[in-house]
Order: sequence, then C-alpha cells, then structure tokens
Amino acid sequence: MPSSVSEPAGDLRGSLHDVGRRLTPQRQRVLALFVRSGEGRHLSAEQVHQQLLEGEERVSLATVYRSLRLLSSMGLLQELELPEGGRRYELAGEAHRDHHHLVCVRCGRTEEFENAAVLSAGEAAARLHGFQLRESVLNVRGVCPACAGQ
Amino acid sequence: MPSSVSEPAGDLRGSLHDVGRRLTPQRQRVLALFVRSGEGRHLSAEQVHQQLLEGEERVSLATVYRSLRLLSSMGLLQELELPEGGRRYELAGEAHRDHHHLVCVRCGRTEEFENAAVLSAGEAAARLHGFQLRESVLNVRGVCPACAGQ
DNA sequence: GTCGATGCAAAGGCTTTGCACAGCC
DNA sequence: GGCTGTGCAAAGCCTTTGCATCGAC
Repeated sequence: MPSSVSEPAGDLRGSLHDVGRRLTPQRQRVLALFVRSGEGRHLSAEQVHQQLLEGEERVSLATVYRSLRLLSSMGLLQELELPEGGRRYELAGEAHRDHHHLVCVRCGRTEEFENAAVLSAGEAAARLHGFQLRESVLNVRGVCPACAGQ
Repeated sequence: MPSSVSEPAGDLRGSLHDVGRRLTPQRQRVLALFVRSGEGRHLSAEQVHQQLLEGEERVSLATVYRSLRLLSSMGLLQELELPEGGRRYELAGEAHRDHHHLVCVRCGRTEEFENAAVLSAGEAAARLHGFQLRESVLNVRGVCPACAGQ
C-alpha cells in the first residue's frame, strides 16, 4: 500500500526544525487531519477544530489557527481564496499547483478541475511583470445544475 | 467627450427600480466613486468611505457596506477574491469578464492582465459540470521584482 | 534547563443589524 | 403617505494576542 508518495507528514519534524520550530502533537494532528481528509478537501479553522474534537483529539482553536498559519507558511498547506467569506485551507501537493475551483454562487457547492492552459497563462503573466510565480488559481463562479433547476 | 459608453451610472435609477429599490444620493455617490476611479481600481469598504469623506460626500460606513452589497448583487460592482484579507470591490464591466490578478505575496502589489485562454478554460469547466458561467477570475500569486530584490 | 508552544480568555478587525428618523416615489 | 434607506451605535463573526503554564529538545 502507498504510504510515502511525497508524503508531507513524514517529514514534518524535519521541516519544522529547518525553521527553528518544534514538532508538537497538535501540529501533527492538524496536518494528519488534512492527510486523512484527502487532497481535495477545503477546511476552515472551525471545521478543523471540530473534526479534531470528534476524533478525540483536543487542540484549542487558537492553536488550530496558529498551526494553519504555520503549516501554510511552510508550504505544507495552502490557503484558498474562495468567495463567500472565511479562510479555507487544503493540503498542498504537487498535484495541486494547477488545480482550480468551480463554485456555485447560490449554494456554495465546489467542484475542482485542472487545466494546463491556465498554468501557462499564469506563467506568462508572471514573466511579463517580472514576478516569481508561486501559484495560479482560477476561480470560476456560476450556478450549479441543482440551483439552476429551481 | 465620452459620457455614455455603456455607462452604468446613467441607468442606476432604472436598475434599482427593476428590483424594487430606490435611488438615493448615497448609492449614487458610491457608484460614482467607482466610475471616477476607473475600471481597474480595487476598493475596500473602508477606502470607499474614506474617499467619499475626502470629497465632502458624507455616507455612513454602514451604508457603504449596504450599498456595496446591493450594487454587487445588481451586477454593477464586482466582489473580488484577493488574498490577504478584506473584501474588495471594483466596477463591473464587459471589459472585466476576463481580467485577472497578479498579486505579490509580500507587499500586496497587484497587477492586472487579460488572457483569452483563461476564459476558455472557465467555459470548458462550467460546461463539463453543467454550471451556468458567471465569471472566471485567475489569481496568480508570486513575488514582485521589488520584493524579490531585497 | 531553555525557549518555543499551548490553552484560555480577552482584545481586535471587519461586517452586519436594530431602531428611530429621514426622504424617495 | 407608505415603505425603503440612512445613520448611529451596539452586536456579531472570525481571528489574533497576552500571559502563565507546559513540554519538546
């Protein structure tokens, strides 16, 4: 079974030490939750906190916020810019450098898709303005079939 | 001089009445500010409030928030999803159906660009999932030349 | 043992809302 | 004149922070 396909969790201790930080159970739990949830999951701080509680894993909400920030700054998580308020995070991974969101403006339902042309567009724009590219995220807003049907 | 090139302001009264709302000086001032500021400007509620005050145009902050929401829901303004907190708005216009943002993750500097391939990608994704497309916005994050130089 | 991390609760932004009054239609 | 909109201040999120204690190294 696959257990180390560029698995971010395994290297957590090392990654933390690289930036002078410590490995704590709380940080492990937060990251592990994202690993468990799978690649495409978008979680808010509140949801992370809640889901950890359900799993008997006590982490204070303040620490969840601190961990999300830290893990994002380390590049293990990725902060999303979705509409309709609230910061969301998802597991960062190679597969996600070029993944995009299709969001229903009515119900908030979110689909993901990939598209190489978008990445090229981002690269071209970055090059043109002299930016060093970090990521390109396309947010497509529309009305999903269910909402359109009503 | 040009004064009615699909000018949104001229039709404001009618657009409001269409949805059972009234034309008020406050709403005119908010929209007019965006028209004055030009197409590419991203303004927060606080900035709108501040700039109106500077122009001797008194509009309470609460009303600014209410107007931004209303004008957005009417499609005259467009809510942006930029990183680093705070909702921003800009004038909606045909020219903006397909305009994108390049944001510096360090200093927040924002550039705009256009790219037809992105629009196609958004259309394709919407079609694939059965969504009715509203808009596609590509957010490219990176480090600008000035910040990279430091 | 040291210094960073956590938990709690309080403080902080930004945004929304309740209510009385003003003003558009 | 009726009913929506405004202003003000209070209330509400979500997020961050101060401080004492805990625990990774």
